[in-house]
Amino acid sequence: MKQESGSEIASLIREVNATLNAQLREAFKENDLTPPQMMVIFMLAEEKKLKVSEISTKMNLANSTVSGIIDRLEKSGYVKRMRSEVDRRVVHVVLSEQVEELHHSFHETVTQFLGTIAADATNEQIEQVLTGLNTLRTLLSGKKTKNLRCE
Amino acid sequence: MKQESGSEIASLIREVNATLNAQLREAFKENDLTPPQMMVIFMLAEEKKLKVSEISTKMNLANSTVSGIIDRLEKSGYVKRMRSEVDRRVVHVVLSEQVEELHHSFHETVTQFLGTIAADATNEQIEQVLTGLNTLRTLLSGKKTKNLRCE
DNA sequence: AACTAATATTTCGTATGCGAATTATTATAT
DNA sequence: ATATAATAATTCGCATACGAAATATTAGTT
Repeated sequence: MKQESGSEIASLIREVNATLNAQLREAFKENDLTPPQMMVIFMLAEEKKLKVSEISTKMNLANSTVSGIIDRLEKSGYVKRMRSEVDRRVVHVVLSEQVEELHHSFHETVTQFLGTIAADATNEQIEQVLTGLNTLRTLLSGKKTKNLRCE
Repeated sequence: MKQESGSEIASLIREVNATLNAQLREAFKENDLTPPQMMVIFMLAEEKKLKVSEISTKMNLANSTVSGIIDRLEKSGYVKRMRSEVDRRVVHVVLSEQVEELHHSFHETVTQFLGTIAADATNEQIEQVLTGLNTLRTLLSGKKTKNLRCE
């Protein structure tokens, strides 16, 4: 019974994640922004300045992945890289001047979208979702990975 | 308050999905199988024969994505493509002879892994997780996507 | 039967996403 | 002070992942 639960949980996670991404993609396609690109700008609108590694941590991504995302955001003029003067290993990412002026609108719009996830939900439903996800997170993080081999 | 929930939920989904994938990757790296490759073989061990589109539906992936996954599984000898005689548009995917013999071991091992997700959990926790995920799935699927534009 | 629409899959271009290796810089130890 | 370790970011190769377009085949229309 627990094994079936595992399979079901894995499948549900995949599905929910895919749906959320699809809706994000759809909602922001007019701005030519992909979901992770949108999240980076969203965070920069809040925090002004972030190290590449800080973005990686906040988004649960490898540094190499974020580096590529920043590459494309820089090429399309949304953000700028600024080498830190204090520690020259560090790269700070900031919104470019043009986007800087729109960051209020941006942050509002994204917040508005994220709000629609929970908009039709009762407080009890939101509670359910958050409780479930947090429980799962705890279960997964406590799990030590066992190497398996077939054959 | 609901808006913050949306942001939190999105972030949790990302995190949980990433963690689950990382553990799957880790658990099956000795077989040189990626998570989606592993899932395909797992399903074929159960169902014997699946159309490309059936795999896409079950895994919540685009046909084009699955086509590539099958390409690589075929190249490494795990599966074979078989053009249907009844409807020549259809491609059936089956386990190759070598893997066929191991499919019991395979299915067991995967089931075992998926079981470990829920192994340390109480029945109440599993209930919580499933309830939460199903609630979220319903909330997301009922959401009509509104196009948003910043600037 | 010929034309059109629908369906199944593949191909293509682009953007994630990862781990391993590399580069550049800073911190630490001897 | 120099060798070594640690840290931050990038580069590289590969495997997803998507949508749009192309291809092949079947179904439906007239």
